[in-house]
Amino acid sequence: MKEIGQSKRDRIIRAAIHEFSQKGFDRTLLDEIALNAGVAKGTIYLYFKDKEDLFTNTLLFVVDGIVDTIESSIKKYKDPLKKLEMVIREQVRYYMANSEFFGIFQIIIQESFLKTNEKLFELLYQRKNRVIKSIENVIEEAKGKGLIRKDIPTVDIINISDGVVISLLKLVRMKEAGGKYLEKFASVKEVDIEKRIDSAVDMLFNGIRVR
Amino acid sequence: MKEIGQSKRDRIIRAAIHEFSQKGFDRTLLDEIALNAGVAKGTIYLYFKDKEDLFTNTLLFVVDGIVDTIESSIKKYKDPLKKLEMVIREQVRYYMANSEFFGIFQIIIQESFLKTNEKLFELLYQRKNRVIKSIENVIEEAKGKGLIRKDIPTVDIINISDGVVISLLKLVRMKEAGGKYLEKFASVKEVDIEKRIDSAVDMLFNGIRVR
Amino acid sequence: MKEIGQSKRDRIIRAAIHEFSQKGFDRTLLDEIALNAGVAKGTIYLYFKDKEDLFTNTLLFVVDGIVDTIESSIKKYKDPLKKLEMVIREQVRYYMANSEFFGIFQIIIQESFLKTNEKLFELLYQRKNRVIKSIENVIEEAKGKGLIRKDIPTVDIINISDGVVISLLKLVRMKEAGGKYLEKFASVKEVDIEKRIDSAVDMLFNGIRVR
Amino acid sequence: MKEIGQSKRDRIIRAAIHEFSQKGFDRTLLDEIALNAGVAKGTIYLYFKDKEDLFTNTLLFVVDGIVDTIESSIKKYKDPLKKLEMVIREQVRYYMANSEFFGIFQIIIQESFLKTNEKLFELLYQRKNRVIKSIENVIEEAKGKGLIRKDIPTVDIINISDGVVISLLKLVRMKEAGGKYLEKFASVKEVDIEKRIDSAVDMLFNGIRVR
DNA sequence: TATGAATGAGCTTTCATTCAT
DNA sequence: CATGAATGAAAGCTCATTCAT
Repeated sequence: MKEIGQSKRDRIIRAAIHEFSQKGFDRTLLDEIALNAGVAKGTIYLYFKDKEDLFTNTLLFVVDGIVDTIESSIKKYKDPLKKLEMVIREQVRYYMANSEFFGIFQIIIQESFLKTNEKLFELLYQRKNRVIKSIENVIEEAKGKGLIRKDIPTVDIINISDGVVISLLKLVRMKEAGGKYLEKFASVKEVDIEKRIDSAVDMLFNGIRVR
Repeated sequence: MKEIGQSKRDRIIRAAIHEFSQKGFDRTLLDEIALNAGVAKGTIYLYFKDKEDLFTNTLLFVVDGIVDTIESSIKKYKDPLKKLEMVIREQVRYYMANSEFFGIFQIIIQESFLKTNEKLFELLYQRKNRVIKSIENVIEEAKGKGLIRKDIPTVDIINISDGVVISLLKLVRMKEAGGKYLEKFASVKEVDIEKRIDSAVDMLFNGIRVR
Repeated sequence: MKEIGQSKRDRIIRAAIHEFSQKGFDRTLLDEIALNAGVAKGTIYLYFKDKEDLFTNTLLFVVDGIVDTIESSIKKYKDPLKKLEMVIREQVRYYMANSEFFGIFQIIIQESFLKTNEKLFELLYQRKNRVIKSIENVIEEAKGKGLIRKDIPTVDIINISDGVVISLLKLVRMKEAGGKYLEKFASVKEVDIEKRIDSAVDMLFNGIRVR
Repeated sequence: MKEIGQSKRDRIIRAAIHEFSQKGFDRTLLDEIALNAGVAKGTIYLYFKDKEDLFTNTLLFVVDGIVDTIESSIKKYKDPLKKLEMVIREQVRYYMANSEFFGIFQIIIQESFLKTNEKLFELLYQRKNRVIKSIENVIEEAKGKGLIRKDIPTVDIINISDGVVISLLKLVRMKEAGGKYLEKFASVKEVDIEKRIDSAVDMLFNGIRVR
């Protein structure tokens, strides 16, 4: 289990991502995390105050990765529409590259859980807020350049973009989970995610209606 | 606590919706459900095999309501685009009218939890599949009538529609949760959900791009 | 283990006295108390909030017995000096009759422990205060009747009386503990406690000095 | 924290007195002792076999101080009654000068704890026995000189003297602990310990009864 | 000698489930 | 059918002790 070159803290975080992602907070056992991290149970408490603290740090670890992904997507491109497309595409790619993070993502969007943890809520809010502000700027810029319809409130565009990402991630998740899901829920055997992103961005930009 | 005219089983299900919705499976106590339902703890076991069985039945109770909502939306209108719009709108309205069901919905979309429960997974699949088939028919009909672009695979349209609903529900949830969320995550004090649905459907149909 | 005619709560308190008395708070295991009480571990938590609550109730149970003993001694006799003598004698007798309570008594006098438990401290204070007031009245009465020297502050008399009781209880304890203690600490094989009380009261009343 | 001129072993013992005195055996953490002593936790194990061994040595360190105090009091005076008075007075003064040792003293008198530690019991016995023998000699001498009543067994006098010391120490402890205790348990704001010792010795020698 | 990171046995507490009434 | 007191397995957390450096 022990991988050389990683600090114990890192190994614990990695194992925690794996466990929390699959089982959520309550069903994850510290015994299991310790086992997967190759440390003794007590060692976890050298690095984290308690289970909740470990959970908080695990979530932030993943969230910071997504935030970086989004922000660098915005910086990398000039065209505001391209920025918007890439924000969606890179988020999906990030999760494809880090499929372990899926469950964590789902925990994050299930905000009901987080309501009880004021501190974590605040920390996540800070990140989310920063990202939303960035995307807002992109949309405003696009509107200014006459690329995006001014009659739709920016907040609605941000919101639907979020929905688009979520729907794509559900698809990625099915792909990860394998045959059973794909057949049952998507009625297909194989999914080309990049093509699905193409479609989704196309719909977001141009709509589904014939003109 | 006891509401007259409801069977004990109904009262338990109602209380279970309330509790599971707020606290999720693990943090919900059967003690609490029994208390809210006005029955003894042991009584729960007369109607449900165990906590998981109660949970399954609770979920299906809610899901069946949504399925009915969607299907009756489809039947009520003639125009396929109107059908599509109303499928989205009525889902959102359903949750607005049954805000208790929110947490349940979030549990359902957090499929990670459900993976461990083969039977529940199967039961939810049956419902979801039936609904997807219905919407598929609507979209195919719309394509046939030249109302919806044929170059976008039906499955992608279904998928993005799902994402649109989720994004709207997140908004409704914020509205329900009140000030803190709205201000922090939506940067507004008051949200007119029907107008947000208008925007969302507009974007889905016509896209955000200026032409 | 199960004795008929006692409620479960009583059986738990009894077992708790036994355990806390021998091992103190920290070394007492709830497993052991449950075993001795003939109940399951969880049952303890039906009657007591937690270990500390059980401890508090156990202490008060014993203390209330002593308080009753002291107060009834005061009521039973007319002569203030006899009252004073009997307060000492009956306390010692009480512990002889309830040797299980010894450890508890020692925990009570080791007030350092109690400092951390504000609530218990307060509850014990109320009892102690009531007893002290009663003894104060006895002493004042004796002074008024010219039986006790007025040149010694009442508080000092109360205090030394307490010391006399403690010294006698240490003796009783040795007797209970058996041979090893007696031989080593009292250099005797057998101790007649009533005679030791006679001596102690004699010394308290008349002093050790020859006149 | 590190005080120059003390060996590590000394520093550990000092810190141990502080901790054990305040928190007792079980609640004292070796982490805390190491911190206060300015050494690493592992270092404690270079000087002491385990926590119990450290505790034993800590207790003996304090006890030896009291034994020395008592024995030098006996040697310093000629008059046997003065010896007896000073044995009491110097013990109280010793604790006043070393208030850190209070908790330790209370642990020692709470012999229940010590029953489990055969070796510590034996070591304490040796010291106590020596002191008792010394005081016995003083009392016998006083009886021989017609200063102390021969009708009271020596062992009873030793015993009650011990009780007198304990009652005085409880008072000193209250004084140390400050306002709350004094007001509640002694109904005074300020205590002059030397005067209390005067009273106590007076009562021990002359009794409280009017003649 | 000295360190302090790491260990894991052992404890309290919770709560789904059972069953005598 | 209905009850709720009783159960005990299971989990988080602590801290004395060890040992590689």
